[in-house]
Amino acid sequence: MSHRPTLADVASAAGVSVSTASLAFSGAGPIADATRRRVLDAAAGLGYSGPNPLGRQLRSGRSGIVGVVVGDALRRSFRDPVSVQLLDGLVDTIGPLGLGVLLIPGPTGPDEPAVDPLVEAAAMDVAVMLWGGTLDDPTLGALRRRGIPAVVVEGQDLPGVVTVGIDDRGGIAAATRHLRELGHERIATVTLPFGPERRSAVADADRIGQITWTLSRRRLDGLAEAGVTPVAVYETPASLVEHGTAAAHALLSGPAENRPTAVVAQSDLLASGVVLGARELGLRVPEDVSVAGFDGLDLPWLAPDVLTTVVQPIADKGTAVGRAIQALLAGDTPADAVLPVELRIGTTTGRAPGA
Amino acid sequence: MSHRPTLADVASAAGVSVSTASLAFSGAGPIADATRRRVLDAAAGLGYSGPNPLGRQLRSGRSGIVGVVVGDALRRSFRDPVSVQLLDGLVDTIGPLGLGVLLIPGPTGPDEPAVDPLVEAAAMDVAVMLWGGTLDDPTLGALRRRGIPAVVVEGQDLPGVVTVGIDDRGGIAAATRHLRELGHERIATVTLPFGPERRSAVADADRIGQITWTLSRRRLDGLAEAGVTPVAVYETPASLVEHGTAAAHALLSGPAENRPTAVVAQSDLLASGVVLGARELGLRVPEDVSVAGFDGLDLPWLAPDVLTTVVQPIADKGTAVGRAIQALLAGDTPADAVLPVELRIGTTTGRAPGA
DNA sequence: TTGAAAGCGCTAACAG
DNA sequence: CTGTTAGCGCTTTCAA
Repeated sequence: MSHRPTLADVASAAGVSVSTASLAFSGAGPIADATRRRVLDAAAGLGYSGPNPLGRQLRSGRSGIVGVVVGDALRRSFRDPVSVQLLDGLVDTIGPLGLGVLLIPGPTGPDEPAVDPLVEAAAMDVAVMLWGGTLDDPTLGALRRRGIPAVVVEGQDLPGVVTVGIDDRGGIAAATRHLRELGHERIATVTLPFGPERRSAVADADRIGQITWTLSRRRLDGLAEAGVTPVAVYETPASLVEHGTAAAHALLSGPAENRPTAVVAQSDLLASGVVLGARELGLRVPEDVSVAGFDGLDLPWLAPDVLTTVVQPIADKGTAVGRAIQALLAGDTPADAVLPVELRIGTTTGRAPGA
Repeated sequence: MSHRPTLADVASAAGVSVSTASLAFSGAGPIADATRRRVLDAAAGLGYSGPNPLGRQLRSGRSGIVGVVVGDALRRSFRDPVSVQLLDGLVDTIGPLGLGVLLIPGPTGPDEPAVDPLVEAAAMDVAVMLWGGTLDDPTLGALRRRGIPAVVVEGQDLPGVVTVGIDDRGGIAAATRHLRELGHERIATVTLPFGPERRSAVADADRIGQITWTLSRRRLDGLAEAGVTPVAVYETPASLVEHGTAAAHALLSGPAENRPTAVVAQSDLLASGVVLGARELGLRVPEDVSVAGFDGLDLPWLAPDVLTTVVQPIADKGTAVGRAIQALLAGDTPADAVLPVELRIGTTTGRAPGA
């Protein structure tokens, strides 16, 4: 027997039946202490390290795997701290449930295959889509075909899948109201990508109508909820500091008379880029321009400044996803969750100049 | 048949045998076009979405899963960009091989269980340990017991496992030589954690002798290789900007006469924190103090400055790990890899003051 | 408390 | 080119 020992080998070495040996490992049934010890000893002697998960999985029909489809914010070097933190939290949450996270790349470009092979063929009990999911999403289609239940995070509210999200609109509305109370009248906004085609430019009304990623849409709508029509909407290709800086240069280079006095960015990374860009232009934050963000990240490079931002409960999001997964595995239909956010006022917003 | 259809159902619906139906999906054998179509049609009619991976896995003895044990640099909110980028690259590299990445939390604290249950029980064909692995590592022990081959990244060179790393020592030595050529005599260094017990303080000789994480040790040794004895060694609890800032305050607060004129940090995040901290102290970089890092990250918040740093080939590292995995799965014993690094001179190093 | 037997869904010889 | 047969390693009735 040069091969790796199986439960049958252990059983025969211990002089018991396979079913008894199984019990010795699983503990799922009555077994005499002496017998168990005998089995375990035999296992140790043979170098048997426990039941082969493959056999167990086939038998139970469960893989113990949660497939996590990471949106392209993660794909690009996992540079989105929110997704990364959520992923981390998710790993922690489902670990105790005996589940593991399988990373699945989301769709990247228009040229690549729409669905990763893992979505089609990997063993998983549930799938989580991080920041994604439109109605016609081929990934969602493939999962449905396979009968794998899905949890969508920060996506569209779709029929047949569980959604976990936050109050994007209300959060931006709160930040916007804060700025209005400070006397700001000319407020610009810097957004996350509108869709898979990514641009770095001021968007006109036409272009704004083309937003397909509902996250960006919801956050944009927050301004309207607060009664503000932004003087400019700057669309970025990704939530990165440098794109915020580029936005600042585009939005804040003009003369003071019609320059925005405040900028609401849809992410903290973008917002911190706006702050840095404003400073490069010789503007003081918040004396000349106020900047607010969204996420609630630690941004040590702005120190001693603290960004005014909408803090989202990333840990709670992970917990909510974990709960949804657990419910789905139990055969229940968990309710969608919309978690509250909170405005944290830092040092990057202040009274409008001249107000 | 309210249950999910199996290959047997499809076969009988198509009027063929199971093995023929299997061939229709796998393409691993001769099959008549018409037959295949018939099978596929039957499958479509039944809503069969392809062979159940669990059955296939048990049969083939392969799970198609690469377990990636993420060191605690990743665990803490995945905040180490290098590990995150490597993980991303790894996903890309092994995807085409039909493999998926299972995330496995590494050991966290001294109180927690030393080995994650997934290491003991999850199905995987190979394991990768990201930045970890000491001789007595319980994770490595569990893997060996299970007969799962392992690739260790940035760890110790252990017998029986494949190691992929970079020329840490040579990289730091190159950066140090660069500083010496600029006339620097008093060079301090800011290190990664020494071991699981994390401190934020200047380390004395005694403490330096206690370094258990060989990565930090190798990088520290780079200074000696360049013939430099650092005037101070500052040990940080994690590779984060704020700890670099703290180090700067500790190292650079004194009078100019015996203040270090250059700081070599073992990571870019630390280095950028040192730059920010130096500026907070009213020091100009590089006029008053030069700063060099390690990694080669994009640091947009230092713009327009560019950090002088040792660039490590993260993508190549991912490729090397992928190759090692492939070899291990083929039953070969791949060679250890030590990848070269390259000094990139930016704007944060300059002539020593008065030199 | 233990054992015998069935079968999870699939693939790979092998025979036809 | 297609069908028959035999497991992969395990858990779980059900009987003893």
